[in-house]
Amino acid sequence: MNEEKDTIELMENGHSIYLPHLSIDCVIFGYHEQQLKVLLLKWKNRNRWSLPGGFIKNEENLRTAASRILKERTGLDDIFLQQFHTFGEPTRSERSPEDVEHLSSITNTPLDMEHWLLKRTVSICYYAVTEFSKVDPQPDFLSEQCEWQEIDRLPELIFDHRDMIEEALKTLRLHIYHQPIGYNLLSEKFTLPEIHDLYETILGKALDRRNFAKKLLSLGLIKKLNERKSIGAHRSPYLYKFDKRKYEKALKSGIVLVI
Amino acid sequence: MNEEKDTIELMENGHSIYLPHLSIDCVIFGYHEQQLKVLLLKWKNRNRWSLPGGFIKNEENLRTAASRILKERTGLDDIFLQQFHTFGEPTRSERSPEDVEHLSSITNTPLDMEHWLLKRTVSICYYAVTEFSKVDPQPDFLSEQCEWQEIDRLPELIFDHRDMIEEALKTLRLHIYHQPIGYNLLSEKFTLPEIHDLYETILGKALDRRNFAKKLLSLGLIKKLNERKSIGAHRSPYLYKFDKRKYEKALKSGIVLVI
DNA sequence: TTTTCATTGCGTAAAAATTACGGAATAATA
DNA sequence: TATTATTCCGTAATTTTTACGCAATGAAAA
Repeated sequence: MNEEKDTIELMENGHSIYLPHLSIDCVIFGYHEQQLKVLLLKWKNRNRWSLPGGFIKNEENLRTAASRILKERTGLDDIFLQQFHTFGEPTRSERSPEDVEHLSSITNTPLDMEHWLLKRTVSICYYAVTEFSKVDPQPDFLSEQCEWQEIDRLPELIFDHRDMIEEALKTLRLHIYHQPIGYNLLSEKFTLPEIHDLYETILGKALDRRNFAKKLLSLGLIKKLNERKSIGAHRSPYLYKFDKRKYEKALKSGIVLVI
Repeated sequence: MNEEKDTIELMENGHSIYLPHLSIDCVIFGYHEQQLKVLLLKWKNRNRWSLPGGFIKNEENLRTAASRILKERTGLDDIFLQQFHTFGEPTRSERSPEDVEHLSSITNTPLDMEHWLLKRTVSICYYAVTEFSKVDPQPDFLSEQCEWQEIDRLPELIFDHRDMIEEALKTLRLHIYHQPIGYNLLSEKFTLPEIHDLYETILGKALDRRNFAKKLLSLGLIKKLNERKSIGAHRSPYLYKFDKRKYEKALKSGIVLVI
């Protein structure tokens, strides 16, 4: 990350590189220690956090822009991502004089009220799900930290980013039935208790573990492996993996994976 | 509709009234004679059709803009509408020299390639559902007709508007289980066969009419009226209406109205 | 070595929902 | 009066969901 170069590109040339008035924000979900987490950035010299985001280059596809932004923060290609809502309150990106001063100071750029970055911005939002352990969080030049935060204990967020996370979670809960959420959040090999915990965490409610397992196995989308996972002073659970072909076929045909 | 005034407002002053690079397109569903229909506009002097759409005023909320656009085409306030996808292929709004010439001629405005209307535009899309009979279709100054078209027999559409309709229909099919679709598409009073036909049409598959009726009645969301609808040489079906309070309560609580 | 504890695997059974389908009631027409 | 076709109001078999039990297991404690 070349901070000086990025700063100039955004602050001074951004108005001709990027589509004005439009941005992209990403809600990146990960799952770790039975907690749904979301990747956030902490602004330099501020106790304010934000979602990973950025702008759309003039000749860039929306999805390509979202993927690029994701790659920059996570180090990963080909993350599963879905557009879920476009936020556009006229005042959503307004900054107080203090905020403007702060932005000016961390970018070493004088800002007047006509600067393209201070204009009204409509944000096209995507959610992404990926394996927690594969992510290598990378702050951008405006931030000092890029970290996973628990969905139930979010820090103070800028603009409408908290609303974005809430809307993304609602969408995730609906999509869990016909999008490859579990498939992308879990390791390639997982146990029944692990996928059970994941669904309980996402749906925010208790599911009977015996009925859940029975139903999931009856769908025929996962395969039991000849491997068990040692978990200490208890019976070692079997490992499973998704039958990729059957799973993708089911998704394509729109079969509702109701649990 | 004052054509000259609207033309000047859009073509000459639009760049300062509206947010550039952003538009709104609406997929308006109606239901008539057991057919799902969508409201379309036919361009002047052209056999090309488009969805109702428009731009967002600088201080206008996205949803407010969508409502305004809907009102202008349908004459109705408070139509049920939901944002469903933002389309933004870089080339989606490109026009051939022929198309530019055509636009110039129907607006009596010379257009050079720097005109704000010819720039790349990202479109925020909404679907709406409303009672077919209440709509008073109104073409805008670029169009000579505003008409309902059957979802299964669409005319030639500009840009990615066919994709928009397909995506809207997919969303409608998912939303039918937890959004007031039937409630907004049917008359206040309807019969069991009418709502059964509506669901079959939207879902695109046969539903057993005896099981459908039984299930719908078991949800407790509709009330049988002391009225029947004479349909000629057959037994007159009873009329029903939604129990508004129970229905809204069910929607709020997220009860899935699975049929 | 035996016992304890807590998790996982593999069920059983009752309740609820879904699915398939029949025939009486009805109303205009022949 | 008989015919036709639609609606109403079912019954019953099948499937799914829900609730829950207990044996197998494995590390740690006694």
